[in-house]
Amino acid sequence: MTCFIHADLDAFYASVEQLDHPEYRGKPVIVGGLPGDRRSVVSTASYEARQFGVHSAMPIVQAVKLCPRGIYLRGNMERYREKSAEVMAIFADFSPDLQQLSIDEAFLDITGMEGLLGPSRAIAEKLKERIRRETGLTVSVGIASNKYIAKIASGMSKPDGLWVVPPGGEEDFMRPLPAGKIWGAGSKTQELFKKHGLKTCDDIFRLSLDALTALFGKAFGLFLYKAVRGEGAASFDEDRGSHSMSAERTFPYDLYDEFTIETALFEICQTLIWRLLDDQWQSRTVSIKIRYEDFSTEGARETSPAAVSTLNDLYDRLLHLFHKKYQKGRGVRLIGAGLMNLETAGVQQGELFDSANDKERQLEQTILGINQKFPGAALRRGRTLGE
DNA sequence: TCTGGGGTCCTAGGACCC
DNA sequence: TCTGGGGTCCTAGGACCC
Repeated sequence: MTCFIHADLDAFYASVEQLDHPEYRGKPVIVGGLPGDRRSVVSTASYEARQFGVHSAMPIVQAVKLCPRGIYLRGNMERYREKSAEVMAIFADFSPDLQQLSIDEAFLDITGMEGLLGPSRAIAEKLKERIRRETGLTVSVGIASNKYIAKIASGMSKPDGLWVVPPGGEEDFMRPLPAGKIWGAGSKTQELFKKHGLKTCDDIFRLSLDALTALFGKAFGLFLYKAVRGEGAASFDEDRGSHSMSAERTFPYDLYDEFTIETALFEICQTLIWRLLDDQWQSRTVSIKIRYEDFSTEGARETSPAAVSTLNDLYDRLLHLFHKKYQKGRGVRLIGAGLMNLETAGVQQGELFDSANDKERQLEQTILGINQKFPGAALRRGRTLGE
């Protein structure tokens, strides 16, 4: 019988801030933006802040109305990544089979470890204690025979929770839960649930597979059918096939000036090309994203035979896509760009590139190297230098 | 209230080939 | 004269997650 732990750090960013700043402890901490930051949203709210109704993804403007005396912070990703690494290292002590899902949560396969470490509940208690003692953070843990149920179980008694679903008890665990607990069914699906009078997992359980696929589509209908029966989603176990990277910027005010938008696009290109080189990827497919003032969003992408080689190459491709899509006169609130279907940059990489670009590429590699050695140097090329 | 940023996966349709 | 079926690659958009 397989056994999985899902471990999820409680209000992670806010908790790290409270750890580093004792004066924040016991107070509502909201990470994501300062009061007055236009168009920022809450990234994490401490449990004290949640009592005011503040939650993730809420506009900061609204959070300030609910909780005017809260402690508002923009956040420090570098510090959160550092703290996350400490936690993941401890997780790794408990299981060699560790699957990190995001910065603050992971699955641990503890199948067959009971002989070594004791019953699964005791393993989880040890894990929670070590995380608390060595990092000062609390973690909520779910235990089940598959990852999907373990994930839902960890959310049952947050914060500092521990929930065990015994083997064979998966269906009994799921059926009474409100449909809102289904991981993978977001706001659009919740609306559909409501429309069809589906309040609990049991309501969904009573529908046939045919009925579910008719209502929700083939793949998602099957997913729901299995989820309410406590069966794990297979998708966790498979190797993730394609990778992509993207960067985007929402402007505090809508932009109408083409040159200003293009400059932002150029800065995004710089971010992307450094990351591409740094992580040793290559990509033939580039994409842009434009969000207009009314929040309608359009995208375009283009695949070409040759991989992106240089900053200017990337910028040219994106500018071309931008002008294909951009509707003059409409206010632009966001511009973004991405690189998709990333492949590992092989040794033969050079041959794929136009040799005329070689010098430029070498220069960019050099700048990348300097930026890595001296992170403060902030070397930049071209367009944004004159500011 | 007015909606971030960085990802993954799914669907539907078009183009093209055999 | 009109039109099958399967496979692959690509694009646009949407839903969802943290």
